[in-house]
Amino acid sequence: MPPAFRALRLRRLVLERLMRYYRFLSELTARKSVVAVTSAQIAEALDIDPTQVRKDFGAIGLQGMGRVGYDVCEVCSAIRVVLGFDQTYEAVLVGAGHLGGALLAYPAFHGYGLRIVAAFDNDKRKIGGKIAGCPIKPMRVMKPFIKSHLIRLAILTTPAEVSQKLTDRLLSAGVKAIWNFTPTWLSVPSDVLVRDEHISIGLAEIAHHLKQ
Amino acid sequence: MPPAFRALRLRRLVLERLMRYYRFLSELTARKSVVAVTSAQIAEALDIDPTQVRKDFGAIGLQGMGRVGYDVCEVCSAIRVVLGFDQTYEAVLVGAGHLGGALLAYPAFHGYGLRIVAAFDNDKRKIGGKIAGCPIKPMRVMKPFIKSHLIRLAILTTPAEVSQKLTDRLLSAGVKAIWNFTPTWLSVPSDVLVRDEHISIGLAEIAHHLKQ
DNA sequence: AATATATCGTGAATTTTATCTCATAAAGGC
DNA sequence: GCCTTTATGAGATAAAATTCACGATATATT
Repeated sequence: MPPAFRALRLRRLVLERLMRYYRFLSELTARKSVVAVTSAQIAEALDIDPTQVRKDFGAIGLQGMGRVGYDVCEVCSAIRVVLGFDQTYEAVLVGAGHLGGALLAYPAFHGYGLRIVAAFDNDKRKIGGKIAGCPIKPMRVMKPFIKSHLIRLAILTTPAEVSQKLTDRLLSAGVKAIWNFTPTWLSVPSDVLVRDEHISIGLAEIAHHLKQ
Repeated sequence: MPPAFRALRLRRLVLERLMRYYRFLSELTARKSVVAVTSAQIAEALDIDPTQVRKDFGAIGLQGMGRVGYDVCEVCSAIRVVLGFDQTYEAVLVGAGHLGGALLAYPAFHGYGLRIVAAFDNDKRKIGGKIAGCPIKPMRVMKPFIKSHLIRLAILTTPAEVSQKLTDRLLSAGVKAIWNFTPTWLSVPSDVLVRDEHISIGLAEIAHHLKQ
């Protein structure tokens, strides 16, 4: 495994935990007006070791107070900044099928700064229409659209057969991150991030468990 | 983190890699009639260390041949058995929204032994109809259906607010594994597996990368 | 048949990740 | 104001996962 990928994996576990802290604390503040939270409370709720929580918080520069814990708002905003949720990311979606439609309709994305501004598909019946308020455009205008709007993120929800071909087109248009929902391993330059969301991988764990 | 969860995490990484090997080798055989494959070839294609591949294969009892590599068919069928793809799992889907519909229409599941036999929803317009050939039934018949069909796996694609409540109902009906697509941490007994598929966690990695 | 070569298999070493322990500090009670 | 309680923070420790190194083995070549 090359160093770049190793460094990524290292960081990924932290990022994933940060996301869990963030969701938990957001819920917490939404319900009751909690000001402070301890690492033990978070650990208990998320089934994580308390030390781990403190280490993660320390890693993003958070400081707690003895006997009180951490300021909830402070933690939330620190995570928002570290994860980049304080900024807005315009993205395009490639492949407006069932899964694509589901993602377009996913309401939580707005809270994380993600805005899907256009979707591309080859299906003539979809082109010109909208899904969840997002316009569906023909594939052939994808590249100029991405270039003119300076889009850096693409969400890939096409059939697996065409995903590498479309990835190459996305790269040539200047995309710097691909959220890959197709069951394929994409080849990209090292400065481009591919986040794989292969749902069938989850099946491995499930099937194995059910088999006993 | 309790021992059970720790042991799970340990195993999970192996299971996920096994799934990747399986997909890669399936593709390989589909295209050209390759008989043998070396750990180095797999490692190269999947960006994994060759030793890791050999270790994983060894762990599931596979033996390679010096200078030749591994028999592709043998590897595939060993993985199928270990992951339980040689058996059929009947599952129910709870929450026939956008994401639920996307999963119902996902064709690859059949190849992994997963059969979604029914979906449950509260929307009267959907009840009685079908999505991708799967009948949509009212929530209130969920528990008796699961009990009478001895369903052990439920796929959860509901709004987050109701996911724990529905989980409790699923558990009382006898479900032993939950594939959780809702952005919630579910509380379940230790003999029940929850596989979380929180897509928003992927956003953390992406947003962080785009932020530079 | 002997040699060269490519690959597996495995135990050791390394790196990464998670947990334990305890000194330190802050808040609340007396 | 002093003592007790409770939580952080950091270094030590343990566990897990990955990579290295090398012997064993099977195939191809001469």
